[in-house]
Amino acid sequence: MKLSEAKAQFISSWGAFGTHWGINRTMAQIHALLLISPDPITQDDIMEQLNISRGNVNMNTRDLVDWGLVDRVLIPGERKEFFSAEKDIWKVATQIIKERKKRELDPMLKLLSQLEKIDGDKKDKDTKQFIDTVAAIRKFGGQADKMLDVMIKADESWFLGSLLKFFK
Amino acid sequence: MKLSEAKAQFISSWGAFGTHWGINRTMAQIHALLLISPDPITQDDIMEQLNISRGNVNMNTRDLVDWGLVDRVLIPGERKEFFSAEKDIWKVATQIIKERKKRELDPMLKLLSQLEKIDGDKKDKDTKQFIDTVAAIRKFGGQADKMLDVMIKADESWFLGSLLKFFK
DNA sequence: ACTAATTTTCAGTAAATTTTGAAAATTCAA
DNA sequence: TTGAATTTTCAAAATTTACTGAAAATTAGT
Repeated sequence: MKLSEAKAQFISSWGAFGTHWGINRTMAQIHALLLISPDPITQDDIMEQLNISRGNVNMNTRDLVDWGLVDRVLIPGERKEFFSAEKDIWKVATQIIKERKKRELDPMLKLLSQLEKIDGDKKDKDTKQFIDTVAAIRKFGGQADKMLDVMIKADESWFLGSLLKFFK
Repeated sequence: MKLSEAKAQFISSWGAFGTHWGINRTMAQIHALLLISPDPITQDDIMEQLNISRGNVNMNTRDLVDWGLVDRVLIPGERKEFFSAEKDIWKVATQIIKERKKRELDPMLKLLSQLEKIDGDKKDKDTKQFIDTVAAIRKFGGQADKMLDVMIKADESWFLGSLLKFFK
């Protein structure tokens, strides 16, 4: 397989993969392109490589920067703005976990703890099932939350090394 | 807050939550409804409670069954078919992890290992960056894969208990 | 301060996904 | 075996989400 072919394949698959994880296809493709680019590239480079509009590139690069996955880079002597992706995959994963936790898990846990406080007779079957379910999900979510906090703070080799050894 | 209000809130939020995880809104809502239903319910019950069409209920319950999150239940003396959700949240999470691993992670790892085999000069900057990136992602994915296997096999209390103690 | 290069915005359009509903298929009791 | 009850299918419609492109805003060199 040739490099150009493999690149296309990688970008396309990474895009499809992204859609299963709540990330839009184009954003994931831009991220993939940046991951395999040894040097920072411009909006125009991205437009050209992925055949998408300037507006689209602009919006999605902005999102990638907001997610902390991509940096704007200023190159001395260049008028244009360049983009560069964090290449350390552990940092990428950590950053994604951190953001999703903040954007999704934390608000969900907050909501669940409110829903537990409904007024109603616990002897009523429906009420009981509701409270039990919400409590169980909240408890589980709380544990996941703690676990993710540890992961976010942990150093790569220490964390994976220890975890794998622990479970061997 | 009243039970009916809390139920509506829970179903709606669970649906919104689902969309961030590549699950469609209705499927997640049906799942939520089943989670808080103490007894199995029918297609018609779901149609009525969520105000959606028969076809929609049918397709999404089928998907939920495929995902292993919901069971078809036969109630003696009843003509209609009933649905019931697995209520143990740990089992739900495990099942989701298992399915997503199978549907997404495993194929991605397979693809990555093929992409590493491109022919080209490793001294070329682009080629080197491509190979390095793909290799790093594959390595990371492989570790995640192993970790998830352990989680899937692990017993709830043992796993979470041990893990949390370990990281305390 | 002017102006050319570049980036950003966003209304309109296009594409993708989800939902409907009615017809077809299936099931099962009599 | 019939037919009423129930489930399934799927083409078309509705909805949601993503993309374009040109105008507006911003930036930076002279």
